[in-house]
Amino acid sequence: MTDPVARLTPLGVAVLALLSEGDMHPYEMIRLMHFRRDDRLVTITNGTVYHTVGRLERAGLIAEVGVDRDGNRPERTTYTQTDAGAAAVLEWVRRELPRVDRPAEFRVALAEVHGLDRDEAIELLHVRRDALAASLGSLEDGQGHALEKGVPAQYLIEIDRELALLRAELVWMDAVLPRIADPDFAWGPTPTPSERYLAQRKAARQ
Amino acid sequence: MTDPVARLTPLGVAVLALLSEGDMHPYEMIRLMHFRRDDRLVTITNGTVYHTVGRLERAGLIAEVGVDRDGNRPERTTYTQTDAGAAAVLEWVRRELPRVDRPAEFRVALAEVHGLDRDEAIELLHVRRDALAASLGSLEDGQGHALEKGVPAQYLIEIDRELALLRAELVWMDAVLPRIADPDFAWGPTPTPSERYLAQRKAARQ
DNA sequence: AAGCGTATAGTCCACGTGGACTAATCGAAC
DNA sequence: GTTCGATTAGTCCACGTGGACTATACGCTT
Repeated sequence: MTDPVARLTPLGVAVLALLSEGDMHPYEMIRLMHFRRDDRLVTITNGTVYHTVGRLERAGLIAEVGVDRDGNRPERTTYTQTDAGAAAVLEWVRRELPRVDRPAEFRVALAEVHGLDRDEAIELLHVRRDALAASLGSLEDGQGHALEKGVPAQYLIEIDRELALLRAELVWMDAVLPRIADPDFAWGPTPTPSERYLAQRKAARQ
Repeated sequence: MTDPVARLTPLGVAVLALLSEGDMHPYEMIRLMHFRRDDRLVTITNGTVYHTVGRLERAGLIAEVGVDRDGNRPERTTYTQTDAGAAAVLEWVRRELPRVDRPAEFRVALAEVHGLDRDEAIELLHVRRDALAASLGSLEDGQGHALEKGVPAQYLIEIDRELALLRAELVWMDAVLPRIADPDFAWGPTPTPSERYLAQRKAARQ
């Protein structure tokens, strides 16, 4: 019931993801998330971020590491990610990645999919791909029935758009799954700069 | 500040839209919305629907028309749409239709676009089309900068999907706008069954 | 006729959201 | 040198959400 993973919000996952890159205080998270345009994925306001940080701490997913002070500025509480926090993000991604309802959650999960093993990511995305195909089918059925019943087309514009976007997403998935599966597609921990340099040279030769 | 249109939620709009088809009690709205799969667009639970109906009434957008009782079942309060309610839906659609942030609101607005004049709908959708193109451009820039800086592709999967969906939506818009503008595309109040019959014969001849 | 599941109709409440607000400090212009 | 705006850092609260819960009635089985 009080499973901490189930209670994670998209913003909570984003905060945990930030802290996996290093300790930080809430205000710095807000600036960094805005700089990275994370507000594409979650709405970032002071209210929610501070509140979310408080919840994550009470859940034991992050912990205070000290109150520091810069000049005469207000003191800032810095947080760090706990082992439970790191595990919770991965578990949350595993839960949300295959789902086709909850598009907002899926986008955040996809943005954090790099934390999973390549094989696991592919498998979960494949489940989602099939679920997408199924919901496309049922939406097509719904459109067909509506047209048969003589529902005027002006009432079906939103369904038409939904069909177009579903088909586009299927096309994208069928393109991206083989791409990820390709061993040439980088996966795993971020390469060091020198590894990145070698990878670039390799890519340039081809 | 306390503009009733600004305070409308997607579910509120959906409720108002239902009431434009006839008076109804909340429980019937819930059943009808589930039957029509309106839960694709808004989450429908008892809690939110009853609460939303209460808010709409306090805002003067709907009004009680009587408490009726069916057999020995609990009594039901039936609501009707006020003129202010009908106007509020249209105003809300005008506000949300051109926006590219808030995808959930846009879907509901698109589902109710049939209430607007054809020309107005086209104009608002055109504004959105251009805004979509602009945000596609800036996302492409963001992707370009990330690739230049050597960010590994595994971290850019979500952006890749977003680009694919944005492009698909632009394609859809560029197809649907001329379609709507075509005088052969039905618009305005729902045709009567006989008009619908004539339209079907006309369509069949072509 | 007793039991049981489902449909009907609605209430209640814990919680997350996000906008408004506070307050101090720094830099720049006048 | 003081006024003004922007930045830093965080608090507060009204409100909407959605899941849990209540209670009666209907229909079906045993």
